[in-house]
Amino acid sequence: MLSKKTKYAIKALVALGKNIENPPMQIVRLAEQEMIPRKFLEQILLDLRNAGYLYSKKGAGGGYSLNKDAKDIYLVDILRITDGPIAMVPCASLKFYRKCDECHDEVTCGIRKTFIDVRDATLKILTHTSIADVIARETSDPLQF
Amino acid sequence: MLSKKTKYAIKALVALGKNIENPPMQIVRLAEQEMIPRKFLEQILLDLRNAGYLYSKKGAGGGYSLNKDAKDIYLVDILRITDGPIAMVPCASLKFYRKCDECHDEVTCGIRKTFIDVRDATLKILTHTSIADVIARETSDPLQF
DNA sequence: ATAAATAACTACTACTTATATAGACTTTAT
DNA sequence: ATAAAGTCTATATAAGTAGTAGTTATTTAT
Repeated sequence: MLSKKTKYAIKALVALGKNIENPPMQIVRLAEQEMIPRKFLEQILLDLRNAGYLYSKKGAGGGYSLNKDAKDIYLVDILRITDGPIAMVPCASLKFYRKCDECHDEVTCGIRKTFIDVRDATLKILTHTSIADVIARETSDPLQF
Repeated sequence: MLSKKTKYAIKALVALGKNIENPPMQIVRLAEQEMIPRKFLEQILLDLRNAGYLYSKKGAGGGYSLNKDAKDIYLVDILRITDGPIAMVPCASLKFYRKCDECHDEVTCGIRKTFIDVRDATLKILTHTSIADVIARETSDPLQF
């Protein structure tokens, strides 16, 4: 399951992606608008910023805005920042590989291949879905899906 | 990430699936052989039994064995018993549907469709991978994969 | 009939991770 | 100088996962 952190991150990015008129947007405003606990959101935005997805400005008139075009921010990248691995077992993870505790011999592990396939199928979707896509789906006629 | 419970469940089913010579197999033996905490395994086996996947017999000479052919026990079913939903968001779950806390309008939710796609891609694999497949992969030449 | 072997069931404890909060510090605009 | 923001680190709380304990029920062997 996606953590709340990830859901909040996506919501924040979507809100910032829509906020094209008058950036930057302050944490407090964003928190209120999206109903996210303020201090929790603060940490999440910081992570996204440190990963290069957000631009921030301190001081009066400061706030947050996207540091990339919404169409160049993919869900997979966000998930990896906030939740870590995409794979369901550490030994099948591309970016967060770890040996499974329970596994004595990875070479003959009967489930690894399956979960690598699951990971790849998941990646295929998440690497092609951007914040812009999410925004498009929010605002467009739901019947088209 | 898969829980240990799920990994232990798969290991137990695989072990029982291989144990065709002299069933039934006792919890204690299974726990030792697979290095699973005995009392924890006990609970897991009980769940699998109550879900119809295992047959059990009490008393001397009793123990556990598969209640179905290993080729008819699919990973997806095991995951659902031990970990619950396959989907990454509750609102995209087929068998454990729940409204997302953070979601105010599911119809215009921008991520739901994506995570339904992810779920379907995952299901496609997990509904076609059986305990028999896992056993086959364990014992066969790893290079074929 | 009794004892021994085994699973069934329930309750509880410990540990870990996720979620949320607090407060002091830094930068910028006016 | 002051106020308005973000930055950073530490801590508290809640929830979930993993594991343990003990008691009961059933079956088999003698």
